[in-house]
Amino acid sequence: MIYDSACTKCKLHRGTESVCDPGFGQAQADIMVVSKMPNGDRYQAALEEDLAQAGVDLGRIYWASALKCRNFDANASNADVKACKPYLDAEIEKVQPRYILSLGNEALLATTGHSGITKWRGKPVELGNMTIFPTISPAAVLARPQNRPGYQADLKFFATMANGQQAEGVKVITPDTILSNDDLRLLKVRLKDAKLVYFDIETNIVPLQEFDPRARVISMCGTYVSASTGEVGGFRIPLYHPESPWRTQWRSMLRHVVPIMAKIPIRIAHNGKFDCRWLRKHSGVHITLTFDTMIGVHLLDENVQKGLKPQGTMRLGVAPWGVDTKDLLSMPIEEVLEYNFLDTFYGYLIYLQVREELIAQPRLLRIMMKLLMPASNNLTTAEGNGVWLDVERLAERTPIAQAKLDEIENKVRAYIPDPSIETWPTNKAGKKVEVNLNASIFAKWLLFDHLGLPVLARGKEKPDGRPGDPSMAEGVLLLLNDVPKPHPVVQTMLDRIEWQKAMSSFFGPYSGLYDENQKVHTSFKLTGTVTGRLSSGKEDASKLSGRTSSIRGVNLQQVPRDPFIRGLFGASPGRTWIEADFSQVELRVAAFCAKERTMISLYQQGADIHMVTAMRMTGKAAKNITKEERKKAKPVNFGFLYGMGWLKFIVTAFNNYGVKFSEAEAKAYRKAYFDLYPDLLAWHERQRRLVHYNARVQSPIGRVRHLPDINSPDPKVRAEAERQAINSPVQGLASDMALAGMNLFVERLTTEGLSDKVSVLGLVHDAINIEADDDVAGRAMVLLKESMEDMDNMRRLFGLDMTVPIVADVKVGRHWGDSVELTEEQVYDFTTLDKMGLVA
DNA sequence: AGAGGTGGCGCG
DNA sequence: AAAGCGCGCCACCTCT
Repeated sequence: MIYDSACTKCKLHRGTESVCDPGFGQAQADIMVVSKMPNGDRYQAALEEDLAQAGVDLGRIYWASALKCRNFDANASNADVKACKPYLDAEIEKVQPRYILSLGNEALLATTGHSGITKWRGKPVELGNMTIFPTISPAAVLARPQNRPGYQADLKFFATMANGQQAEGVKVITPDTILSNDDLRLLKVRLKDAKLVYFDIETNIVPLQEFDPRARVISMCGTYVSASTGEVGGFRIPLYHPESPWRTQWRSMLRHVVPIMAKIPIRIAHNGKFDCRWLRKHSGVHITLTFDTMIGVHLLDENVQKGLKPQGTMRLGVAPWGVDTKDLLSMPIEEVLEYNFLDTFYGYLIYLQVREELIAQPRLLRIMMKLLMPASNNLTTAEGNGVWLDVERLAERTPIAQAKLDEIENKVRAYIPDPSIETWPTNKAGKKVEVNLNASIFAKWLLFDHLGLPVLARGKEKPDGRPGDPSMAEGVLLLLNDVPKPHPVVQTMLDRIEWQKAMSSFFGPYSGLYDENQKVHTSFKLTGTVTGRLSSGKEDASKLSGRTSSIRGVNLQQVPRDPFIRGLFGASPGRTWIEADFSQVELRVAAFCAKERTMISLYQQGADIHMVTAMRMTGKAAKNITKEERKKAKPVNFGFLYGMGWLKFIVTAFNNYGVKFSEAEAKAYRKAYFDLYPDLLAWHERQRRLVHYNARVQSPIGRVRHLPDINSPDPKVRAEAERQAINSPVQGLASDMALAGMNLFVERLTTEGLSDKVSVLGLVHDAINIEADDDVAGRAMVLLKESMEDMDNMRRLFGLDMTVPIVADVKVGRHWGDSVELTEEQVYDFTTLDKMGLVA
């Protein structure tokens, strides 16, 4: 007897009649499906339909669950899952399944011992004779329809695996392995004849990426198509691997092969920016890509998992290959090469599919070929060049920041009692906790227990229903300070936040991130956001095999505006820093999308909408509005524009202005905003209708945001999708305009022969940073401004008829943080930089 | 010790 | 009735 209807091993038996429900199905099933709890009838029927549709034979299934008690009131913890596990183990022992489908985090934990379904989904786990395949739970799909495509793809893959089918139409070719000079000669002949190559490299993992002195390329593989015969071939080159014949000559090998690859007409990779950067650094040749499968996949559906392996399983039905590559150098070379080659061969097959799908959607294809591929190539160069870090300033300023932090912390220490005090907080183990002024158990005890400050906000409620911990966020501290006689510790803690953040997030990391040329490098992702914006940070872990914790890289899009920190970055010696920001670009694009007559006319007159809002917020005349007040108008404009309600407006107004609005006043203010810009509400309504009808929206140039959550049963989830439908086309177009501006700028540099004298450093959403040799900086800033403002370019590329003027403001200087904004006249005046003393 | 989840905050 | 959007990183806590 493996079940016990009197079981009391965990809390779930309380409050339910349904204790320890047995599983059911074929006694000798070779497939077991494990849900979180015993399924209800409707849920079971839906699941069966999903599985049948994916091709799973229902007659082969035994249905089981991680938790045997059907109890929706109790929030199951991992401990509950563990307590219930013996029942499931007994079922597995009895049924002896060959394949287990684990649905959701609880089932994942019960069957594999792992936690984190988003990480483990789609990855088969071998356990003895069984293969356990985790995916998300049908409940998660129901709540968020966005999850459905991935869920269906997982089920399909599971069916393929359980049915023992070879993936249809996938027959891996036999590649050539390059082990001798004769092999190399033959490879060169073949590559010179190729019309297409899909390539991939494996590298060791080093903190500074390709610039680290320890950086090595371990192998390079490719799949190519012969121009003369049309046949598909493959090559595998072992490089810096202990078993490789080219171990000591790996760079020289690259210098033989990469220049030939760079001349093949069609050059493809998956997230190829990475490969191109490494190859550029170590062979000296920059391969410009003509297609990138990761970008293509993302453009077709921004919600899908875009790694090569998930794509391989979803699109090709092949099993994930080469998992667990912790240390490629100690793996047998054959395994490394097989894995590396499969990346290129499957990648090539994915390319064929993605290409067809894009051809069927010409607007997306155009964005891909005319915007994103050039951008990818330009960003490859930017990432490789890096941004100069003023190491001298860093050395000066780090101790200043640290001293400031120490000074503040000493002030707080005056309020800390002797640790012998009875109430001193303890951890779970009963040990007294250390003094820690971050948002820790200790700090919360100090403020809210020991010093008796009122708890104004709490974090999320605990899983077991206990209230969340007191919040000591900045906003809460501000409220605590907003009383007649605030406790002095509050202001001190407020001062501390800024310096703590500065030390931990900026001064600390920067000191270990620069290469021998004082350059810091980021990795921009063209596929990092759902709207089309770039994300910036460290290299994607999936590109590197090994200890991901040592991957490093700076996020250039979150450097504080404070010149004390932003001023750590600058133009490299002999060069000038130039930054051009689109002025209020999202508001302009929104005015364009909404056809908002008042906004458009304001912009055509050269007005400033943030200023208009600031005047209304403060009741002052334009000439009396301070820079700070104008800055504070931004969140109000963006908030209302994208659907902020009156409640959040009250919070925003208080945090930014210290102005308290009543509910009625806030509602009236919001109404006044939409009365001023009457076309906005109609536009909101239009976007809502569109997304309800299509479950997707498009930007004016055709970039798509899929919003399947619009069909969620949860009204909050639906409302979220509606707001995203309003925001996405705006954010997406603004971002694509910045990419187009960068591309055009780089083209013009080439035309004017300035490529070696000017470098793009990166994008910060609506800003482009460059550095230019001092003698051409004046020309560079004009070119940059003109390229960004060139809406004829957008018309040529995408047929866009931008009816709102687009303006880019230019700043120049030696450093990022202390560059000075120029007037339009100054930008076009060739004596400006001379007058500013910026010409050497 | 490492991983996941959450809160908080940097940027646009 | 009520509702900003988009990111990445750090620190902490909990759990294994």
